[in-house]
Amino acid sequence: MQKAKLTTINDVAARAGVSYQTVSRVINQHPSVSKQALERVQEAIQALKYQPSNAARHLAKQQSAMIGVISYGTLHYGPAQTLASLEREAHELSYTLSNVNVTDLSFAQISAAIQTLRRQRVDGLIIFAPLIDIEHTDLESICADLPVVFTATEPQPKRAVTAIDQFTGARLGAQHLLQLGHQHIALLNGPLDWYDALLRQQGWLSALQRAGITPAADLESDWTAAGGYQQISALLESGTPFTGLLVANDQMALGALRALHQHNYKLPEDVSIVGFDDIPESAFLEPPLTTIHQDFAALAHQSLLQLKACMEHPNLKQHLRVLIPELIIRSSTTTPKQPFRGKK
Amino acid sequence: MQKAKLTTINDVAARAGVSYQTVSRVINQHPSVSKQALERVQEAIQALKYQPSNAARHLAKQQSAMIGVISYGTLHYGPAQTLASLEREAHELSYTLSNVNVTDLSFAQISAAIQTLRRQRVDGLIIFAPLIDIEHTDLESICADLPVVFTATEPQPKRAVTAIDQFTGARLGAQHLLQLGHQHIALLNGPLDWYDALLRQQGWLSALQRAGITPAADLESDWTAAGGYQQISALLESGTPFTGLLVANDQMALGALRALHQHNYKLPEDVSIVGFDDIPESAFLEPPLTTIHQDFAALAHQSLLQLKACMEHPNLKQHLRVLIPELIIRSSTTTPKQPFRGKK
DNA sequence: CCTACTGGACCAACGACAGTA
DNA sequence: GTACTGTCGTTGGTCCAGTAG
Repeated sequence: MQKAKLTTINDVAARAGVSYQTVSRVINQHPSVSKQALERVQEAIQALKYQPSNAARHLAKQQSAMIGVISYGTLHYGPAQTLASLEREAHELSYTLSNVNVTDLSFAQISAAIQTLRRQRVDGLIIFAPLIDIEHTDLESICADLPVVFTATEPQPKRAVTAIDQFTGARLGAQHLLQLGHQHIALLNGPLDWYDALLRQQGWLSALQRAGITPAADLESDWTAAGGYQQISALLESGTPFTGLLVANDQMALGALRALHQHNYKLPEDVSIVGFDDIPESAFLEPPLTTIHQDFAALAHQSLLQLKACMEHPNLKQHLRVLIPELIIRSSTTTPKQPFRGKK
Repeated sequence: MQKAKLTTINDVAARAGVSYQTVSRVINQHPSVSKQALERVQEAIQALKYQPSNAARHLAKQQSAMIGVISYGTLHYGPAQTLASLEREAHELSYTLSNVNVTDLSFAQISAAIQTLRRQRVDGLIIFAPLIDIEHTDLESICADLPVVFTATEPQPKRAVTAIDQFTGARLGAQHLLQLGHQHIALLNGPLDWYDALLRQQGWLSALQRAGITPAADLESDWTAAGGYQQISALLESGTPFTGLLVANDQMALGALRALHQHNYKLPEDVSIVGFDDIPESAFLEPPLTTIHQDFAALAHQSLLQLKACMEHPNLKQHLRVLIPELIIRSSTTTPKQPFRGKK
């Protein structure tokens, strides 16, 4: 395959009748270029449609202007949303994003992803995946001397971490149900290898315990509507009594809604449901879903801010930055029909 | 900021006691390396955690092993799904994906995106965005001598294009409603600057015309549940009679469902709805949605296959490759209550 | 004349320094 | 001395001779 020769800095220099250094100066907006030379070079760049090679430039400058991202589950709403925001913001800071999506959370995959990104000489790294099974020491050994921001994972010693406070989010949801007078509250959670899921479980449990109430059920599913449908169908058929349900994302809530409708439950009278994420569709479900809103764009923004700080001041002590989610009340929650011992 | 010096091929060579050329051979799996040297080099690579620099390698080899993608609307299900598949597949072929997301379809944005990718010296380009307002000649002038595959856009002369046949998809949906005996069929479409939306409109219209039926309504919205809700609410309030509704994606169908429920329509008895995309949630809506399934993973696969062909045989004549979508019948469609002149 | 290895040129840019006016 | 401009050395690799066994 014969590649057509691309135009280089030398071609531009030849056409403009200057040395290629002058062209380099123009590209990098160095002040010491005469107006005359500037114009001629710019004309030549236009005419030849010259684009400087990032590879060469980065080799010489020893930095790539690339940010690496390790992502997980990007087909789910939250990760997809965050990633998209990340890309937009990185672009605005004239960084290029290089995304590697891992399909499981094994050390093998994570470390392979980091190696891929190291070969690309990314200037910084955002690990947007829970690292539940990975030892800190192992991680440190592959991330060493690389500015890293962690997201959606447990606090890392000496490392920057950004997160939406899932514990508080789940607590808000549970408290809302408690305040309405619910006594039998179940949780339908996502897979517990997501750190976010773990925290939601703890937040829910904490709220219930503080109210002196025992959990009605603690279920785990796979974030999908199908999984939610299946779990709630099973719960209903088991005869376990519950009037309140906290669901760890809106897709599963949608499945739960379907299961309840199929069993002829009236909503929200028979069962109150609180979702999680506030996907754009949640206001249009039957009934419109009360849910916990998460600001994924803000999460992306914070992550990038922290990464910038890490890159510019490598020795600065980094800390945990936490965003607080918000309860959005719609129509899927109400007071239970028969409060055993409620406010009303 | 003092960058820690990264280990290079020379460091490895020094440690292994060979020339740096030999190290290069090991990395590239060149056969002419003695077993002894091989082992020593591999040991050194391990010990120093050496990762070859892609930038340097690509500069020397004159190819980047990168594929550029220009994407549009990646927060929507279809594009997101396709992009994720693309990334996975590219990774398997050991290509790196570089994605630039455009927020509108202006020539300015598209050409800026292409320039960004040219600077990265991508080996090939997948344009995954409709190019409705862009002249072929303009496009050719920026894409010249670059292997390109187009997706979700109109056929390009002499260029490779992959697509899911939206015309057929919409026709399938409309025909399904016609076969059930519907006489008043409306369309709720996405924005017409998406080429896919345009084709769906044509497919729907074609099916209706062939059956000698005039469209009940031809609405346009923004792919969101909110938009669908708003449009169908307005339609209902306008008093326009219709018993069948084809919706150009499932999110808008969800909004339509909500509007119909709110107006106390019984589904599917009063109105039959066909969606588009077959999102994972569509089986769990009320009622479970009949919809047109699209295989986005296959689309990504085909696109990459064609791009590979373009890159390997630049002079090969390229053609259009079309995938056929599939009607998935669930419970949101049935025979109309009062068929004016139907089969039954 | 292979097989294994080495030195030099080269890729496309940047940075330091020297040279010119 | 100041305002430009050009030469040379570097970056981290690959590729193409050439060379010794």
